[in-house]
Amino acid sequence: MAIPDRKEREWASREHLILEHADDLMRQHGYLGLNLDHLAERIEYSKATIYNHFSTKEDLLLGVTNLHLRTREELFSRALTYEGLSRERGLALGVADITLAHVHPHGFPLFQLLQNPSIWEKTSEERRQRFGTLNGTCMKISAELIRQARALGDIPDSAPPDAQILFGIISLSKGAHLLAQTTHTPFTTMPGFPWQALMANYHVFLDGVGWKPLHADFDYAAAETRVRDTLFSRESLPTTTR
Amino acid sequence: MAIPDRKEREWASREHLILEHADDLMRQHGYLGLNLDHLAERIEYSKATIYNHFSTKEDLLLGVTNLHLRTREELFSRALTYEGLSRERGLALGVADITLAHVHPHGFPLFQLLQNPSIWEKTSEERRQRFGTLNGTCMKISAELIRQARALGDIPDSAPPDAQILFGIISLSKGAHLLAQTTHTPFTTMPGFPWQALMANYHVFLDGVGWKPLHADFDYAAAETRVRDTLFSRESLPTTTR
DNA sequence: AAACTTCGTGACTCAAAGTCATATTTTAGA
DNA sequence: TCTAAAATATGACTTTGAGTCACGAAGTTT
Repeated sequence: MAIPDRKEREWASREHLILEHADDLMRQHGYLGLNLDHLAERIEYSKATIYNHFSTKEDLLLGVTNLHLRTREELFSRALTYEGLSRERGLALGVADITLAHVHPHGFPLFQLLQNPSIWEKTSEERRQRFGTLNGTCMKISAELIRQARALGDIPDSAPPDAQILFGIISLSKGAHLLAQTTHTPFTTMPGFPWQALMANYHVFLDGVGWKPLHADFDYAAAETRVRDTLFSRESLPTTTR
Repeated sequence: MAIPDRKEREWASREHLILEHADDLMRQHGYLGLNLDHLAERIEYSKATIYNHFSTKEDLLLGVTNLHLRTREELFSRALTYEGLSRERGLALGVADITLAHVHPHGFPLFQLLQNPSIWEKTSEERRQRFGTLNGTCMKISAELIRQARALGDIPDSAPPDAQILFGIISLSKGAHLLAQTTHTPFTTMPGFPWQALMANYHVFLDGVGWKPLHADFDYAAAETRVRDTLFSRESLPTTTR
């Protein structure tokens, strides 16, 4: 029996090589500007080799996005471990999301393209599965926090169902990312656009939910600074509180 | 002097013909599935004629989106005329948005593709202007309502700035549309997904803002029914209140 | 060392966006 | 009514880039 392990590692590392360079090229030229001939040249393998790993260009896009999702999962997990009030942990998740937007600003446009049915269709089942798992984990982390808060009595019984609260928070986030990406919104001149405003809107929404302590009863600006220092000091930290 | 008017009308009507058929084809196959050779065949003009009207395929996409924005503008204007409390008019705007999602469910994916920088870049300056105007009008209608509510004292002075409130509402809407479009979210099984949940979240957010009367103090379900009957009975009306 | 499997690749095909010189129609002037 | 000029429709073309495949090299098994 041979050493199939080494082969497997070589395969994985080549796939990683492709993904890293594809990511880098898309950062510069966007998905539509990514040329597979150029990518092949850059990684010093032929285009056909790329197609040994990925069924279509769209599948490659999904591969890159899954890489980003791994990072997201990592940051989200870290946020959930934050010691403090339940709503502070919610804040930490928000900070994680915004931090990611700074580390990989090109990540959202790619993610967003994937949502388009005609692109999604062309991806491989295998990688869709992986996407579902990774994305599901991130969702579950957030859902878990809401469950905790409810159990602790920080979210009143009169509040909407957990799923709807989660839906609202994710909507606020995705919507802000969408608007952040466009250069032609009236919002670009708004002070605090987009991340400080998003943070503020998280608080408006959570106050609406009744998640205690309410914004007026707690120094969340200080809490946010502490979260950044404690959890995300390694990642370059944008300040949204000023 | 000849009749340049007729020529102009012919030109406009041909442009409309192109846009209508492009819209129809994209409804069926999406933007990426739209083939300009097929479109040319269908309208019984050559492809080059299409390029007399639109500089690129992306420009054509923007043309179709502008058509949809006209409808949006129309419905939003109608919503703003609604007689009632300021927050009821806000509700009417929300209903308008959701109604549009039912009339043109394919509109958002197209809009969303346009947000991608590498697509936006390839559109013509002329049509970008038009987009800015149309989109700006819709924004201004919403902004105007918030201003009114503030003036009436329905929004407390302690609430966040108008622009931030608007940003929050738009974020909620865009985010929900984004999630509504994907078949692979955990949310698809949530009761009331997506429009009823969006409506509920509008109320959570507006309660957070402090926009009176609060959800607990008013029968907004009844108000919503009345809005639908009064303003949007012509458009096929989805029920979100049940 | 022969048979067999795995994997990389150059050279191809194919689809579709975009261009342009030419033909055709329309308008303006006499 | 005829002619010159302007506008515009189009068939045939170019170009770009995604995706395929037969073949050969390298490695594995018996």
